[in-house]
Amino acid sequence: MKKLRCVKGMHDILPEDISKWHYIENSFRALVGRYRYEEIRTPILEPLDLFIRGIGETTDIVEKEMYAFSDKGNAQLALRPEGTASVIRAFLQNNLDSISTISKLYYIGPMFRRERPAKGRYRQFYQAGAELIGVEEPSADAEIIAMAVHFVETLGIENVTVQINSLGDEDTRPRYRQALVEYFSKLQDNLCTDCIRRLDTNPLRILDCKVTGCAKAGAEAPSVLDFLTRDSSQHFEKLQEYLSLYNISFNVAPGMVRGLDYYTRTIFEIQGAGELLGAQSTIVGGGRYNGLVKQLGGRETPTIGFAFGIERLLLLLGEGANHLKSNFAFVAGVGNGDVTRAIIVAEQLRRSGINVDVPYKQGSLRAQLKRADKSGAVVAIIAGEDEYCRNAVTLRNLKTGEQQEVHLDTLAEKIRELM
RNA sequence: GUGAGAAUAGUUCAAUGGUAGAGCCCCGGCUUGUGGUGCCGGUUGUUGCGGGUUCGAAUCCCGUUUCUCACCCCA
Repeated sequence: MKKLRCVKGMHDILPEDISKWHYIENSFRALVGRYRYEEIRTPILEPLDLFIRGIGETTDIVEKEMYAFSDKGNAQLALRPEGTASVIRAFLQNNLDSISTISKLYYIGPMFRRERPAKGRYRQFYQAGAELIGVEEPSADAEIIAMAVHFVETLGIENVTVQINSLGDEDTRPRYRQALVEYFSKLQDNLCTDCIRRLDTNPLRILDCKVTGCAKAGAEAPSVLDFLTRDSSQHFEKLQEYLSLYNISFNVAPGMVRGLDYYTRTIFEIQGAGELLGAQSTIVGGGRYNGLVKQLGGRETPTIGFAFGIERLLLLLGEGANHLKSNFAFVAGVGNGDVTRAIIVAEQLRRSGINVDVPYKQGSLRAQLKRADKSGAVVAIIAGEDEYCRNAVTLRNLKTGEQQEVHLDTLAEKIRELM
């Protein structure tokens, strides 16, 4: 029979890696908790329309990457490709604004995009993110960026850069886009074929192109910052002052663009360096989306947030986080009634809060100790016929090989000393 | 959606047109109540799948599937 495998672009997270996932998730929860953000969990399946309206009909995500389908009742559904739209939907549906004018929410969970898989990119991948809803002031932008930066720092990931930019208000983007098209159209001979196509599809991306001709042309291109309104410009200035307050170094990257339509004013990315990430460099992305709540049927509500990809963090994390496995003991039974005796002793220890493995099947003591050693147990308890008559077992330290006979009453205590 | 590379034992990899092999892992023994190191022995394959060339194909050719990486775009 053909071997079953999981769906393309999806992956299993195995026990040997899970401690890193816990480490990342726990660190994230602890960090955003300190800023008083609270967790929200939303369904993975949402009405298709939520993402079309929220993310934008012409974005790559909606146009060609969405897992969209109709169910047996003919409802149009989609697996969520990102977290923000769902959080805002839940915010509106549950009238969270009636509880407080400011909502601070975070989420962790799987997202789905039907792309061609590559290093650091999956069709089901995990994101964790935070949203600060209801604050217009640049202090909110700064807090969001600071949390993201501090989080990456907490994990011990180095060599990252913070890129920030402002896309201005709703009217800025079309005017700027127009200006870029006019500018690059005159220089078409210098552009690569990709960028000539981008002239139609996404002229902002030309600024990101690494081909020398394009980079040269891009250097003289008009800057989005010159198209900002006075308010947006001041907002951006103020943000940079706040970031200094948080002690965060950053680059202003006027060429940076983001893939979702809903962004206004501040956008930012944290990028990792080196080959660990493959062709991917963005590990955290975020920005402000003042129009989104209204777009989804609420009243105009300023909002800013970020999300990061857990798999990408994992690529940068290395082996650092794998020390979290908890120690455990192994009970071996010997002599008449060996397995039953092992189970009785094991169960007594578990009730005292110790993690214990048992051999399940009869075997020589040698075989049992071998198994104990391979499984990584720190101590072995030999529940032998002889010592059990004295209400005792043999406690063996598997690191040093030292062993002693211990009475059952003090066994748990002695084991704790060794673990 | 486009392009490139890969696919042989559970795993890592050999075998350059002539009998499919090794290390590791696993299991057993040396050691009947003492693991790790050592020694001895053992299990394991439609060479991804389908076709073609050939006396003969893991090897050459065509197709196909899957994986990986890159483009596009993004976390």
